[in-house]
Amino acid sequence: MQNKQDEKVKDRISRFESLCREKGIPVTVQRRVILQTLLQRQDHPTADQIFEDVRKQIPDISRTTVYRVLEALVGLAVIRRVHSMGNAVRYDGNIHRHHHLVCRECGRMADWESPELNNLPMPKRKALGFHIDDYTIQFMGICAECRRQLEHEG
Amino acid sequence: MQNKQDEKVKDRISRFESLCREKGIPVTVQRRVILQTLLQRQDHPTADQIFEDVRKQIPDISRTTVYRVLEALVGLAVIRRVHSMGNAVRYDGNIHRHHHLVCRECGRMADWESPELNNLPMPKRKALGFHIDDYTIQFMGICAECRRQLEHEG
DNA sequence: CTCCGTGCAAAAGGTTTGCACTGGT
DNA sequence: ACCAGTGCAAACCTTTTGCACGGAG
Repeated sequence: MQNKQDEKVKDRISRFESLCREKGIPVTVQRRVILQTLLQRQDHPTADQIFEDVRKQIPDISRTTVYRVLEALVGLAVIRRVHSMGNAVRYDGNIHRHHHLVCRECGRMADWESPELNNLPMPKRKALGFHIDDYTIQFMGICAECRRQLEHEG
Repeated sequence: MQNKQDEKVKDRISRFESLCREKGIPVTVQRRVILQTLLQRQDHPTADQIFEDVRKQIPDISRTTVYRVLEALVGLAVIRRVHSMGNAVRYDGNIHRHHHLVCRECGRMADWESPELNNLPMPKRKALGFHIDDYTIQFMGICAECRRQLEHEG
C-alpha cells in the first residue's frame, strides 16, 4: 500500500525530471524535494507548510525558493493551485446556488447559472466526516482579455 | 431594467435590517452602505475594492471597518466569501479532474472523486468571452472536528 | 563558461488586533 | 446608559522583488 504510493511519487518525479531535460530547465535538489514533499502529502498545503516540511531535509532552504519553485511547478503543469484567483478574499452578494467562470491568468470571475448543474449528486452527509450542504463549480479557463494579450505576446 | 435591479437591492437591504432587529444587532450607516455597494456590483470584489467604492459615500470610513463588516455579513449569511479557505494559496499534487470537500469553519479540504461528476456539461467555449477547458467542484460544509467543537460551545 | 536558480533582506500587499471613542438601541 | 461598532495605528502573515553568489547544463 505504502509502496504503491511511493512508487507513484517516484514516477511523478522522474517524469518531472524528463520534462525539465526536454525544456532545458535545470533540475535542482530543491525542486526535487519540494515536489516530492507535496506529492507525499494527502492534503492541500500552503507554501509555508511545505517550507516547514522541506526544511527537515534541506535545513538551509529559503522560504523564497519554496514560493518560487511552487509557482514554477504550476507553470509546468506538474502541480496545481487549489484555487486560481489572486491572494485577496473576494465577496459575492449572490447567495443562491450558482457557479463561476474563472480566468487562470488574471483571476477575473463571471457568474454562471445553469439549471442542469443545480441538482448534482452530493456526497452524503458524513462523507469523510464532512457534513456537506451545498456546492459550487469553478469552471477554469482564460478570459477574453487575457487571451488577446497572450496572442499579442506570441 | 435598472429599476428592477435597484428594487432587488433595496429589498435585500431591508431584509438585512429586519434580520438585525431580530437579532438585536445595531444597523449602522457603514453596514448598510457596505452591503449596498457589494450588491450593486456584478463582479466579485475584494475588501479593498469595496473600501474604495464605499469611500465615495463615506469618505472617513476605515479600511478596518470594511473588513470587519464584510466578515460580519458573511457570518449572518447575508453575503458569501467566494472561496471559503484561509488567505494563503494552497497547492495540490493531483492534476487529474477531481473535487473537494471544504470546511466552512477551518478551511480544511479533502479530495472527492466521483465518476458521475466528471462529465458535466461545460459552458461552451466562448461563454462570456471565456475559453473554459476544465472545472472543479467545491462541496461546502463542516468537517468532523469543527462540528465537535461547535457542539461543545453550545 | 554561461545562466538560471538560490538565499538573504527588504518591501509590498492583505488582514487582524488592541485600545479609546462614538453611536445605535 | 449600555454595549456593540468604529477609527486609528501597529502588528502580523503571506507573497514579491532586487541583488550577489553558486551550481547545473
